[in-house]
Amino acid sequence: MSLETKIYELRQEKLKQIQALGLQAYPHRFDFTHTIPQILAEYTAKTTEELEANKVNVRVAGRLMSIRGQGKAGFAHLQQEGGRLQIYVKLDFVGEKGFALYKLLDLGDIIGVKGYLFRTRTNELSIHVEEIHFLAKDLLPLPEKWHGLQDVELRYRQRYVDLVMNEDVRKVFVARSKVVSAIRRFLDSRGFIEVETPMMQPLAGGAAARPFTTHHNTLDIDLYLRIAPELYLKRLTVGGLDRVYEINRNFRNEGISTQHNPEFTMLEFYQAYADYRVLMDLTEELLAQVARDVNGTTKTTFNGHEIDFGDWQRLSMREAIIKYWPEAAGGKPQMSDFAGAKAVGALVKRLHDAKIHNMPYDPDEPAGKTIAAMFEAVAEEHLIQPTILYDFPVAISPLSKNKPDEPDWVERFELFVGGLEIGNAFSELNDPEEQRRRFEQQLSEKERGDEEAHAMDEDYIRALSYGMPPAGGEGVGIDRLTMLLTGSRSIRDVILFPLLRPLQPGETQATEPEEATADPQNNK
RNA sequence: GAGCGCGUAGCUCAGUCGGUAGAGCAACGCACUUUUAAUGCGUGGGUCGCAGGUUCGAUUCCUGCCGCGCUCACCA
Repeated sequence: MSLETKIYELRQEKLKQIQALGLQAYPHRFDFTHTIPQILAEYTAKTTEELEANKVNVRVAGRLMSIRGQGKAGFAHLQQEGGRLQIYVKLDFVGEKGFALYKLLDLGDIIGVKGYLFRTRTNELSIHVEEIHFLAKDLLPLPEKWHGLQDVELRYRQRYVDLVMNEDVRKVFVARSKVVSAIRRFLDSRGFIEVETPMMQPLAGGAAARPFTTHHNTLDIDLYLRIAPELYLKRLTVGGLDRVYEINRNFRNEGISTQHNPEFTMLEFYQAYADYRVLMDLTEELLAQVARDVNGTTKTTFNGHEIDFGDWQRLSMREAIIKYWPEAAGGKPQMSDFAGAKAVGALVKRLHDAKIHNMPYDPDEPAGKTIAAMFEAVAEEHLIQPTILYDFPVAISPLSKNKPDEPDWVERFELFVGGLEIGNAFSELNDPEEQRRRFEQQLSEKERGDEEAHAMDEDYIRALSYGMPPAGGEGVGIDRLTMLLTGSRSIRDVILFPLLRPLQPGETQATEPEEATADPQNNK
């Protein structure tokens, strides 16, 4: 019998003894007067004398995180909502039955207490307990109290234990919630409405990525989990919803890394009658405000860098390549060096001759693709401070509007912060004829073997044919933004249940007897 | 998908240049009515990730597999 099983059975036995005291094993309710954080906030500053002068009666619930027995008395710490408060349980005050219950409690049990606040000899704010209410038993042992749960795999697989043991983890997810609510507040106040568009789509459009496939039985059709909500949100601007946003999951059937989870959360928003310049201003305001709402400051530390969301630089893609052009590759390029496949090929050759960068090159690909790859090879890693990188090649931007004076370039920008790409925005292409040509271009890319090239979406072109107002649209990766604002180096640290390979049967830590398998059809 | 690393008690970690393993916390028992990583005395707990190979003998060496992490590739 494993230790874990032994403890499980011992504690079940204690649960029976608790019932023998006439108490419910799993009571339904406990009414409290304060949360523990409320008590800490309100009474931490109060002195012993103040607490004695005005007796503060409280009812508090929480999980037992430490127990120190003293024979006929004892101290313990209750944890709730990220706060810890000491309780003092004395036989004289809680009575024989109450103390018998106290002795049957284990680390991890959930209890409620009634009592009054006081300060101990060592001046720790505590509850002098008059009643103990048993609320739920922890049948499995918690991790060690001093080091907590360190094992990364266990932390992700059993996030519930991680959250109990590691206060910082709790803080990250509270911050994540604030990120989302701050975004909603900001956009709502500017007249945006939140909408929900299909997660299951007959065509997976709006981004370049491989989708997950699923099947609807009644209609007998294959569907794709969306890789982006983009094309649906833009249909809404055709319909006259001028300012819309959606915060929800996208699914991409691609690799897992510290920056990628197959399902991730994206804010996408569209503003009619605006172009990408308007969105640049809006983005700077939005992200500075979100940072303030989450952390109280626009500054954050990520990967050893101090980053200020209140201080943005704007660089065009070509400017960025020029700015960060490596010395080993000779003198900096001129703007004219990006015009045409021949000139771009010459730049690539200079990089290759310098042997310092991983710069993929296929002369058959459009020059725009090569320039984008050059940006990634030369400049991207340097974009630590918040940067709006603007003006992208049309070849990699099938949904963006051309620059009026440079048809090979589009009005598009991406957001780079801390070396992460956290957003993508553009003046939306709303010319259905041009959109059709772009899709056709994508189709030929697909035929050349690009699995992630866009599919033709006839209904989307039909929607544009009814007239879509000029609009700017943007996507912001919520997970990565949260990483930056919480200093988390892995995306798994900002996703409560990141995708992991499931354990094989028998590898689980479960010690309970097998439960009868419920009929899945009758299981809500 | 590739390279590198890790997997020892419930948890955090030692260790074995090949002779089947230890500590702290947790657990169990006793004592203790202001402790706080409570304390004191005592007790129990491990197929050393899985499967093969080499060997008289493998947790240790080798191979394969599984899981996780990091880096790279793809991407947001």
